[in-house]
Amino acid sequence: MATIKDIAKKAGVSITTVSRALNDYDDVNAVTKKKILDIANEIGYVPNRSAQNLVKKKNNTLAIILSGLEPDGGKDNIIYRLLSGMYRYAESVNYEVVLYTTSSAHQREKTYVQFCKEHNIGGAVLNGIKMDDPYFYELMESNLPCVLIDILAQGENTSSISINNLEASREATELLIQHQHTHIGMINGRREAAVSLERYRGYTKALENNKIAVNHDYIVYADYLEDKAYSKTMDLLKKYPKMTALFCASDMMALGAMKAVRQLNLRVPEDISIIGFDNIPLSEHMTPPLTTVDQDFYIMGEKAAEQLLKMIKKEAYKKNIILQHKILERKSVSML
Amino acid sequence: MATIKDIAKKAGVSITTVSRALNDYDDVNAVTKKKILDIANEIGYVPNRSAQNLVKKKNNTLAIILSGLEPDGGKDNIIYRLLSGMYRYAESVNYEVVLYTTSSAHQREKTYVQFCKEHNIGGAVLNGIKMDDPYFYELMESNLPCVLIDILAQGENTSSISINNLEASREATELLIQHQHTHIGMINGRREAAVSLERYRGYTKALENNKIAVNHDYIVYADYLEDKAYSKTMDLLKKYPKMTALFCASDMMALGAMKAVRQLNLRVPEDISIIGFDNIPLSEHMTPPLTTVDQDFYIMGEKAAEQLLKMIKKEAYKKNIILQHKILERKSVSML
DNA sequence: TTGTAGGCGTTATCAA
DNA sequence: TTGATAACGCCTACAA
Repeated sequence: MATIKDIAKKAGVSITTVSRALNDYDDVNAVTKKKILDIANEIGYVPNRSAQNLVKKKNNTLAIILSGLEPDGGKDNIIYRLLSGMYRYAESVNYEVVLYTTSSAHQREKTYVQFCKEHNIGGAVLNGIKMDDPYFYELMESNLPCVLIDILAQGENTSSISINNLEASREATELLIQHQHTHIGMINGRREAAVSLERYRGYTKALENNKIAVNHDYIVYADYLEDKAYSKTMDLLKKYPKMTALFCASDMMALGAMKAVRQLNLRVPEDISIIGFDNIPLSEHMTPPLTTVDQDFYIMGEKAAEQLLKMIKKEAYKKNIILQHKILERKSVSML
Repeated sequence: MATIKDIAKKAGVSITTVSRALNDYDDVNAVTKKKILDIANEIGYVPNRSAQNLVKKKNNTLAIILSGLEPDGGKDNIIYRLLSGMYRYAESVNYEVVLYTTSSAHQREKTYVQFCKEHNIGGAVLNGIKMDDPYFYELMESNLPCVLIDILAQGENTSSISINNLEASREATELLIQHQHTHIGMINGRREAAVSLERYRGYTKALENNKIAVNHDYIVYADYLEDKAYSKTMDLLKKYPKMTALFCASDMMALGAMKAVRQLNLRVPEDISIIGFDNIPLSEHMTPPLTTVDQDFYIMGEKAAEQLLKMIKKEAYKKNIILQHKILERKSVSML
């Protein structure tokens, strides 16, 4: 592996000069510089990042921290889109992105903070982390710049990005109501998730706005899991035959719900109307195509990275970024 | 940021002893060790990876190199599954994974090799890289351990992993033939891709085995793109009304093909039978559910990482790993 | 069982 | 415009 020392020797100059030339300082003789650059090129010199990081304190790296990378996960394509948005922005400002994830299988002994500190990471984007994760708190305390996706920022060096989940859910539920539904169930996500609460609030708000009594037995939690949504929907529909519509807090759960409806020999949307959340690639291919709330995770990833960079550079930044959402009407909701 | 120096001072020992204690050497007094560990814990010591990497030469990091991370991509979930498989294995042996990608937008000036060398990366898994990529050649030459997905290994320090694409394609085509189809079109992927050639061969082999003449006008290339498959299928079906079946080299292309069939007021499978390739999450939700060739990218990712580790550790390894595939019969193929 | 000292590849400070 | 030299944080002979 070639080093600046090798270049120095070959060029007959000191390593200092080589370093300066390589870093494009202006206090190097143009001829010397060219010579050095040529040699570097010739012997295939590549700077050693570890050495650079050791002496400079930062290393132009962003982290994306995920709650897990499950073998059967990813069907919603959310992580992919988040990731590509982040990469896209990071690349444009010459930053790199590393991905860190805690597995549910091996309980990792290492915390997020440890990972970030070990690697001199400037800041992190967090997705899918539970607020009751013990490591989460530590991260918040660490004053490492963090952008939280779908959790409102609280700590010092944190900010957040999401759509207006309450509003979006209100609109979704409202759509059902506009179609004359009054017995509307909600398949919510993980009880502990901040978004779940927001979406619950939007749901109840819509009902209240329309003078429909909120029935808490109509609300179930399926942890954003397709299978769980399937079984919970089965229970719900069997128990409350009056129910004619379902608001699902994710498209993956809507998929499970649809399956349950079919299993019960009912039809979507003729018997049961369903509206989902996220607009995942799958949703337009469901039978029938799913009416849902669209949110753009690519842009979310991009903005998150942009935001993170502002925080790292101590520039002014908005504490909470709210992105646009939109209701996408397809075929899974019909008039009662 | 606390360093071993801080610990040493606090413990009243030399940094050497601290280093030894931290690295769990056995030539440290148990009492001393405990004291050091306690202090380290107390002041929240985290080792500096850059410093470690600088002195040790390797750094327990694997790279996964992708051809790109497109905003509208990822729908096939392949990268996600590859990634999670790799992470899963890497984690079990205490390795980290970094993701590197060349964007099509900004033409990155940095090569894969540069990236890997800069970061002291032990080895890389490559996916979706074109063989005519100029950087690809450089990587092969670099004698950095590489595992290629879906490209047969050629160089010194490279190996490959894939299913038997020829066989899988032959079986897929054979299935069509078993259903009495004789006018079978093929929607192939990128002309330059190694897999495309393999799949082409499997297709022709099946035809030949059954004494059906290969008609080269029946074969089109759609670069694994849904939209392109759509328009190519339109052309194909309009031009050759005798065609009754289509073998698509990816499920995403099958999706485009299905759309074209529908657009022409034909039905799948009554008028046109379709078989895909990959078994992406979407395929079972298509209308009708897609008959396809299943390959498990999670396992592929896992095996790739395992393989890479063997190469890095100079252990014996198989040059080409062939994984199992299987034909998944759903509803998109019917008897003529 | 412990400490001293040298070095990993760079950058940065100072002096020449 | 250049060159010594001292860091950066850690590991590892070698010596004690």
